[in-house]
Amino acid sequence: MSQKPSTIRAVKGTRDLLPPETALWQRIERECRHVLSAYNFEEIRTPVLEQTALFARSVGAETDIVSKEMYTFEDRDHQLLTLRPEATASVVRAYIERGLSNEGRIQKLYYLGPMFRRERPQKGRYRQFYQIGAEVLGSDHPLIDAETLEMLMLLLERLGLKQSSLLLNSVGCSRCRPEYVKLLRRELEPVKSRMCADCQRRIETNPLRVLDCKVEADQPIIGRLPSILDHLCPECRQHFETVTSELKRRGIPYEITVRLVRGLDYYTRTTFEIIHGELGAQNALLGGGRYDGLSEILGGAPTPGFGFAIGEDRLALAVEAAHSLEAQTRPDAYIAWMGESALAPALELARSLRREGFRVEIGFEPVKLKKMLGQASRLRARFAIIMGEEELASGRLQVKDMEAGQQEQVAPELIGPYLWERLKA
RNA sequence: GUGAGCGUAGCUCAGCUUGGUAGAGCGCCAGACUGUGGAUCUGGACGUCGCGGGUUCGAAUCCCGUCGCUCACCCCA
Repeated sequence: MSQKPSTIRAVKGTRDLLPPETALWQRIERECRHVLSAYNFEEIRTPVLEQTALFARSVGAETDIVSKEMYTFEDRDHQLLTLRPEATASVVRAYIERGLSNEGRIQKLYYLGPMFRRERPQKGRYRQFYQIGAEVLGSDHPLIDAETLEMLMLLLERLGLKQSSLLLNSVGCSRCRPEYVKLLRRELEPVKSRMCADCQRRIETNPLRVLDCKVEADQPIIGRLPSILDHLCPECRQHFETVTSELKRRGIPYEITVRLVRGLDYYTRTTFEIIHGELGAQNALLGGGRYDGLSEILGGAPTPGFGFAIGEDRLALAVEAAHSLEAQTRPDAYIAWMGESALAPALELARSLRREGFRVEIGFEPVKLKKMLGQASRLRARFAIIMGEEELASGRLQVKDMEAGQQEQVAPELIGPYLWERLKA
């Protein structure tokens, strides 16, 4: 009467990353770290768990992220904790808390790891998703914006993602944006009744979002709305002009997209997004911008900042679609042994090759050579090393090139150099 | 939170309209080939048809419910 226990599944919106996909992720992360370090970014690791107030204050209590997407729970000491929905707030918190401003230089920090948002999963959108991001803290110089965008374009180039487009906008600062929002409301009020239900709501809650509406019927109205770029204060306008002219100087193509309104309250001035086809509806590969007021919101000294976050899940989707990276891992050698007397020397050979850094596999069951070679073939091993009684007697092992199908006799102590010579090609 | 599509072998899927013994390809195992993989041929194993209920002599198939997955809306990375 034993009943089969029900199986436990991964939580909705979370998933296991398995080989060979993990190999692809490792390659992506390696490229990212390489490019980030070329621009002298250093890694920071912050907790996944933070006080809820951190996000409520930085991201904005009225945003979708905070109002309905956070994983929040009360700890046993009644503290409200949240699984981070993004990491910029944590980095700025650490910057303030650990006194990094006292080091008297611009801080360039990067991070990577899981974030959590309780959204309905779909292609490229998960409840546990991964971001690779970076922040530049301590300067509002527009060259930071331009140089960081330059770095991102280099990264995408190195990952073989040619057809990505950079969308660029400025959302102004705490001085000019409220003026523009007021103007927008004034313009929208008379035509409100002709707009979609969502927009009617947005006019009240967040008029900037109206610009991002995709309803066909609303487009004529949206097209006639004033552009924020025409209503920036002189400082913001100057900043934006420097960013765009620096991008031109670097030959980086971009599209000014006035409807690019980011969903986090802390953004000021430059905002951007890089989108990619092949990603489905969630086509934003990465996004970011400037947040000159965030430090103060979190109780720190005024500290301008600029940052971005790459959706690693989406990056992996795009790289996969582009077939630009080889994800397969394959053993350098498979050791096929025959007869109990060959097992000990075979294990010894495996050990020494592995100590030399080769990726080596060996089976433990005494099965037929045919089966061992079949296993080597299935693992896509580059070479099979055959050792049976004959080889042990003669002191010459058979090294078989699994692709060419040819084999040579090699003395055991020369196998390392033999493999090294052929694998580096 | 809303909507749509889909759950059948390890994988990809057919079968469902018109109810009647659960299928194919790939993969896996074995042999042909006792120390040489990939190719070919032959044979083999494998399913509570997501789950629960209903209709029926009989349900993978029709109906209801439920869970899950996927995509889209929304929003964002």
